[in-house]
Amino acid sequence: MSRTFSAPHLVNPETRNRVLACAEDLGYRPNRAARALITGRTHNIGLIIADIANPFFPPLIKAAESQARQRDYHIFIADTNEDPAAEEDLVHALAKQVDGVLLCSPRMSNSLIEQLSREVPLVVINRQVTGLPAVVMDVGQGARLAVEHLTGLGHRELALLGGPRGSWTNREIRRSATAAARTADAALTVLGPNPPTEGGGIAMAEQVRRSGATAVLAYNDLMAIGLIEGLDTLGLRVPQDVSVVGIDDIALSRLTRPKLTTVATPTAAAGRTAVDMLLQHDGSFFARAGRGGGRTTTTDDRRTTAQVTLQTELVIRDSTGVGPAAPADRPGTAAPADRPGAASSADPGSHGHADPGDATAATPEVVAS
Amino acid sequence: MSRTFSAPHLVNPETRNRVLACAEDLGYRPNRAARALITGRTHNIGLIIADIANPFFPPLIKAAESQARQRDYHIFIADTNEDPAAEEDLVHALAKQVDGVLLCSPRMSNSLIEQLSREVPLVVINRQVTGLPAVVMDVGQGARLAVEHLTGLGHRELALLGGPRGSWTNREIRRSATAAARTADAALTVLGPNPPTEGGGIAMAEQVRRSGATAVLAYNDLMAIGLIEGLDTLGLRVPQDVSVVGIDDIALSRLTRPKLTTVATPTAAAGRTAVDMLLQHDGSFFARAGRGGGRTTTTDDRRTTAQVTLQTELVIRDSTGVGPAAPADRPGTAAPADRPGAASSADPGSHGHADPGDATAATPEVVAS
DNA sequence: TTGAAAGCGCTAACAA
DNA sequence: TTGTTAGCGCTTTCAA
Repeated sequence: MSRTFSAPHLVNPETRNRVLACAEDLGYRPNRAARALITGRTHNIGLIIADIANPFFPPLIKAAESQARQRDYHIFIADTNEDPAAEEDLVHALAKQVDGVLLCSPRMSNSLIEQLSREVPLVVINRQVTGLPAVVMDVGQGARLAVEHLTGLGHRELALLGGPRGSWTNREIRRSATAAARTADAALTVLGPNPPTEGGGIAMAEQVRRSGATAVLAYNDLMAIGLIEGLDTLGLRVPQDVSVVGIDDIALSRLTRPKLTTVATPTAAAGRTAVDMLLQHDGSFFARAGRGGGRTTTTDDRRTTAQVTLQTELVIRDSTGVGPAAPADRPGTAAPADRPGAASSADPGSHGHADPGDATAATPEVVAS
Repeated sequence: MSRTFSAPHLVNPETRNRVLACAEDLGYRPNRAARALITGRTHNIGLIIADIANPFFPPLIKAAESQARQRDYHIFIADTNEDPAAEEDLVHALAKQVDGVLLCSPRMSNSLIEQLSREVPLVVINRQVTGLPAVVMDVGQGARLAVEHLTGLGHRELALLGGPRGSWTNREIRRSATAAARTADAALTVLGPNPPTEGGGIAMAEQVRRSGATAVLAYNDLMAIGLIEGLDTLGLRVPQDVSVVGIDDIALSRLTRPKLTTVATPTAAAGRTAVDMLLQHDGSFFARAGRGGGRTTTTDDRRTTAQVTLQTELVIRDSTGVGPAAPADRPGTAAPADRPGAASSADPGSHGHADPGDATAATPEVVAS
């Protein structure tokens, strides 16, 4: 009696118990795929990721999986290797097996995404596509905080280590960093595009030196760490000679020497939120006709395609120090212990905070001498 | 005409083309779930992971996904948060939706795993269960190489930072390290069990110091990195005062200062191999009756339950240096540049190698002065 | 070589 | 409240 599972309240408690007991005995478990065939709801979600091995993604994947399972959904994962063609194939291949797809793929064109969204409900992560639900992290705000932190420390010559061409995130960072530098009356040189990897950072060390910048904001932590390594090879010390700020706050950032000052993006929250948005939409707007007339994806035009923006935070660690134009009442020798922490009132614009998740760290994140 | 897709050779080329053209027009794609209902093969694989965010796993996940997709399979991913109960639930929940499950879960009991394997084909990773296909990395061999490397450098007092209780990997490492230390006539103190995290390493720094060991092998890189951090806080320098070796060679290991000497485990190869083993078994031994008599999992007793062991390698970087009993013809001051690299003939037992995957690194992995 | 029909495990609609 | 039936999209068998 299938009703015991699908509509338990409509069944006589006694009958239900008998069925349940029997099912227990036989080890019976409903076949979700068969159920999906008629209900049109698979209870599966697709998660398409540009590069699983990029340390930025695992926390997002973990959070999405956890949230999905809590709502009785399973996650299909797929890695596109940053290849847009693979992304499209994947969406097609998964379409019939999932109730929706979370798309974390910077490379695909907006128009293609819109087209795919007619085949299967989509939530895009870290980019914005008109008419589609999206969850983005406010890297623009983060970049602004980073620039304000650096100019507040007395840096006047900044560089931005750009990420890959065509990345939504990269555009946001660039736009916002440029604006913030202008406001603070500092110069900002944009270097790039670059591959968003450690190697990309290492390779740019020489150009950073030539640019004359005393402070650098990198597209992500991996590049920042690579840059620090490259600068080290050139004999430039961080933060004494050059300050470096990353973006993402991957786990790695607090394990390098010096510990990286970086813009923390809430990746876990993004994963959870994306799942919630998908399921919310799936429940109301994208419901499929279970029977009669085949599979109809009702893409209601009045749907509220919420675009959630998650806040970012500046985490100040050890890779940033005072610059040449530091206020006179501070020591000019950019020794790490001398630099003002963002938590001090002297630097109101930075919104910095000691990293709360680092209870085991041996040294405090923000050193206010 | 479904035959066009399932048995193209049995169909008139002209008809086939007409069907194909039509399908193209309509954007038709076969529904794999419906197909699975009758064929009994879902073309899905479950991948159950203890902790996705642990940097050890993403390369494995990525490789497994890539290999699976190449063979036209999709991957369900699930994170158990190191919780054995979750592992069992997950296997049950996924059983009907997959053709097999890759189990990367150190916590479950052997008997439970055997029981679950009657419900769905299983391949276990990094442990051995009699009668079940498994792919393990030879951490025993790796631990031996590490101990030989350390004793070759003149260390006589070693410590082993153990991992979690009940871990198969942990037992292997312990067994092998103990044997290797005995052979080399060195003392080895086992400290633990510990959580396999950075925090676990930090917390043990004090005990390591008290143990008097001049060289430490850690259960994994995360712990090794934590230990280095903890030792640093205590004023002990690595490798000058204490040598530290990790296990896994996670990406992070070459980005810390000092770069970590570690036992590289072939995680990507493990992911690929596990998929191959599952599909091989699935094709021959675990084929399900498609029709008549319901779903019968033919668990042939004569099945070849191959247990593949993948070799590990010692990667010598900067966290190991000469110890107190170093041969007289070498400088006794354990400055990094002075220590003999494994590549030198003076240290035949270590099998060390310069890391091949690190083409962009600014400094060579093995410094032979 | 092709069409027709049965049925995989399940749910939804309709009767009883 | 429960039994019965049709049919989700597909493959497989059997006839034509």
